[in-house]
Amino acid sequence: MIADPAARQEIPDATVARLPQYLRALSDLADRGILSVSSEELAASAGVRSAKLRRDLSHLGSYGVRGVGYGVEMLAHEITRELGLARDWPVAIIGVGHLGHALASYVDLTTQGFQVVALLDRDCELIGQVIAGMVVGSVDDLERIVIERGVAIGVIATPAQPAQKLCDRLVAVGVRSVLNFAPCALSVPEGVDVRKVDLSTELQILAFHQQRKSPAGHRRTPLLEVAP
Amino acid sequence: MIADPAARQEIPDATVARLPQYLRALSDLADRGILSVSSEELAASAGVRSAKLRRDLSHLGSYGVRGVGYGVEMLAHEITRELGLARDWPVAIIGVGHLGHALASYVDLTTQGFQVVALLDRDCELIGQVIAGMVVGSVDDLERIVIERGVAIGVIATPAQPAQKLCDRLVAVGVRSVLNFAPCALSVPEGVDVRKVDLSTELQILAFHQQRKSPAGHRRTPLLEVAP
DNA sequence: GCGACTTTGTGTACGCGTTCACAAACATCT
DNA sequence: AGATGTTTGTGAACGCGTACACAAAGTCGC
Repeated sequence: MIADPAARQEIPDATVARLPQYLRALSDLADRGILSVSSEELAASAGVRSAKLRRDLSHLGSYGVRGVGYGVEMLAHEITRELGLARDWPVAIIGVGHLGHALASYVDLTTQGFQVVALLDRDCELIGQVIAGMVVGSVDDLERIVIERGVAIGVIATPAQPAQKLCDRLVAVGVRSVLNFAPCALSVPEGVDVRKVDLSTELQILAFHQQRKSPAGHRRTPLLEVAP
Repeated sequence: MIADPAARQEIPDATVARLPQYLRALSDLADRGILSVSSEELAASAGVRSAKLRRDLSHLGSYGVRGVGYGVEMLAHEITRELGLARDWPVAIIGVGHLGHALASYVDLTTQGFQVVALLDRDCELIGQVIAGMVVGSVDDLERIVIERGVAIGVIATPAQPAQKLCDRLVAVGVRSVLNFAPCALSVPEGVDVRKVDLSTELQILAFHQQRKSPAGHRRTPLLEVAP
């Protein structure tokens, strides 16, 4: 019934999340002039098990050759196409503090399918300055700039307080992909994707495991949780 | 059976990853003077379903009151303790580019269980400068500084190339928790935790979903590229 | 004190992702 | 060409995490 010949089977989210790693590993191999790679080798480069890699790649199609491996160039091309990086996605960065500045200067982006087309901030001191070859615009002009420059992905690099309102404004003018660095949850309507990067959260997760590893001095487990 | 009286039941990784969000939501509620909160309300603040929240909290113990909800202060305290944030963890940031600078200036860290005790870089221009109230040290002194200041968590904010070697040096002097911002996979021995934050990866995942959302077909894929 | 209402904690079912293990498919050597 | 070795692609089993639905346990009003 769901016979949709054009659309191929859905690629699992977990697989999509790993495709960028594979792509990076393949790029490194290509730079070193390597033409072919086995699933074992590529998996080691990307930090996963070979079975997982093969399962992931099988969702894209059969691009390997049994007894040989995968063609580096070809596989990189296929992943690039699947991820939608064949073209350049216009990105707007909202908030040009230290973090926004770091993002704007991040070289990898421009070479890997993205182009920063707008830097916006609220601070009058920053507006008009040139950062990473781009003039910082006023956040007041967000709607106009987003529309004019066809922004597809919005990056929120502001404090938590204004984040939700800025996100709403982005969504209102058609942005359906948001990368959120502000330490707060964003609520968006159906059809809009938000991904969150949270430095504190990552550190806190590390702290949890570190605490469990500490050999000396954790003594406090009530251990009375049994009751009839 | 798996009767291990001293060790309490393991807290699932997925739950641990959400505890920081709950803690943040609870802090906001506490700031607004709210004393008690239901699972429904807290879940909404953190952006999850209430059933998931209750399941997560049940792993910590029974800190709620049926018919009432959870005590904000008490629950925040319990999560803080469970995450190991009761004390301050000494953090070293390796690489003081834009990103390292942003991390060093990140206020949330100091107020939430972490203290940046070292900033290290390779660049002679940076060494000696004061950033966020701290003198930048030389990466040559990494081992001495890490040991002297009791660094527990290392943050790698360098390009990909030197990342693995720096990670090895951190691990060699006892660091067992690493937060990696470099766009590469780090290999570490058993017992060392590495968490990775990758801006490119996140954007590429967004690009994938954005491509699938594009309503009218951008049909610029050749469909056929094989030559028999 | 007792019934009605609210909210937690959890038994249970389900779906997704990972891993194992192996047959199918290709290359190479004699 | 046939035997041998290598590597992919995948069926099947397992484990983890999520979602549903409800009993248990509390509060509140009278």
